[in-house]
Amino acid sequence: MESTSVSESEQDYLRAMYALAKRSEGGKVGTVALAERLGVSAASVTSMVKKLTERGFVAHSPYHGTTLTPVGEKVALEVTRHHRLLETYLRERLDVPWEQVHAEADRLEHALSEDLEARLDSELGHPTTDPHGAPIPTKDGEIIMALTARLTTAMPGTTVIVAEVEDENRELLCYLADLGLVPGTRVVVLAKGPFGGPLHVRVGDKEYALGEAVTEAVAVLRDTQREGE
Amino acid sequence: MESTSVSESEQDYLRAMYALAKRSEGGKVGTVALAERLGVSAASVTSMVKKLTERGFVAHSPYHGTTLTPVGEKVALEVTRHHRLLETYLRERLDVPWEQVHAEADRLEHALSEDLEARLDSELGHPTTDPHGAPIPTKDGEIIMALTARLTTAMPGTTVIVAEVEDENRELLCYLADLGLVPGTRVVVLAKGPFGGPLHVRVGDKEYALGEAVTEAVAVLRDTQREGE
DNA sequence: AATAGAATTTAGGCATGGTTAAACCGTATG
DNA sequence: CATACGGTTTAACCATGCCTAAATTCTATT
Repeated sequence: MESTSVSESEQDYLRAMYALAKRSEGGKVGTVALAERLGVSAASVTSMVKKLTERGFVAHSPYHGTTLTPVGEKVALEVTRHHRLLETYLRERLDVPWEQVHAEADRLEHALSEDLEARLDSELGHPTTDPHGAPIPTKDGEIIMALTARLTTAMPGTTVIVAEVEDENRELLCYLADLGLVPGTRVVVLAKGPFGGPLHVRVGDKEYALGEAVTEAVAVLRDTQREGE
Repeated sequence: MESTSVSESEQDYLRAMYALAKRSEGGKVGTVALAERLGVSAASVTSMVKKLTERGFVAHSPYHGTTLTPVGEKVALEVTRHHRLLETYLRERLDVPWEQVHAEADRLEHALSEDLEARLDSELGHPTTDPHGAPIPTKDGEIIMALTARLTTAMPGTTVIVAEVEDENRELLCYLADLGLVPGTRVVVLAKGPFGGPLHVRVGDKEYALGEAVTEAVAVLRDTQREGE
């Protein structure tokens, strides 16, 4: 047992590492990427990574990136669970705006006791995804990754369902909310401009041309209701 | 305007000062009393008080105690409002045990945004007291002190209603919960032993002999339903 | 292969908020 | 009225987590 507890900062770093490690070859995370995500300097990351290495939460290969150890990943999943349960609760029970739950949960996640976590979970009926479509890890650290694709890669002519959207960028989230690109929404992919041009889609009865920053932030599933269309 | 924000520790100190100042002549609070309440050393209190003095939140008379300034009191009331709204929400909407809401609210109060505060308040229908009977300050810093007396001073033969109980001591709170001494409960004062002896009371159909530590922690109102009995 | 530029780490500091030990003040008591 | 003792303050120090600036390493380009 690692005896001493994990500080709030350490938790922040581990959760951020987990999020960045997902889509990166080998699960390796760079110092600057972490620094930008956390809003701190690269030097701060280096020293915190050193500390997390000593505590057995990460493995650090100097100049080549950092990876979570199984122990570190467990902590990251616990923190992520707190965060996503809070987001879900704030949205469902307190009507906090969709684009705002992320920031609120960031503030609250470290103050959530295990007991309260359990109460939120059962009050919500053991939800499996948060308001942005991200899976909520179970209490014992299981997480179910949906087999989604980026909207960027969707084939023109197909119909897809929004499964998950990036929640780190508030402005982007507001834009997506305006367009109705929230989890569960059906999107018809019309055409894709050449050379990374915009993706033309229909959402409900409106049509939009989406830039790559947008389509990269949206994960989709094939629409099983309209399989052959 | 004092421009810079009030740190979590500063908020803790101001709220604790407010609570201690209430029942103390001249609103003066001693260093050791604050230290015990906050679980820190007396030396820590001295240095934080110095800082709070510089920032205009308290007035400090060395060796003679500290008082809140109007500005400091305003901050204290805001923090107290957060704390008591949270307690109420946790009890009413998440069924957190009575004796546990205080500790949970302590952890959450600093992470509560103004927006979320407003949502809790309206969701609860603008409550005026928390689960321990303590008044919840309004958004603009008004607080209504009930005209209560300590149970210690209640006259034998009278019937009183529990108005408020101290919430700092968890064990005491558990004991009070066991006895049913929660706000709103009717208590018949039977007799008082001499020389600070126990107070004999009837709660429902049970009788108890209460020590002074208990009767001091319970504030009561005259029972207006049974005025002349 | 040399080298410029990006990424990373090291070095040296700073602010916050805590600690213990020792010095200091005020007052109740003998 | 001296003094002992409790309450308070000062001094010196520590841990955490952040910073900037400088040094270092890696890598992509020529």
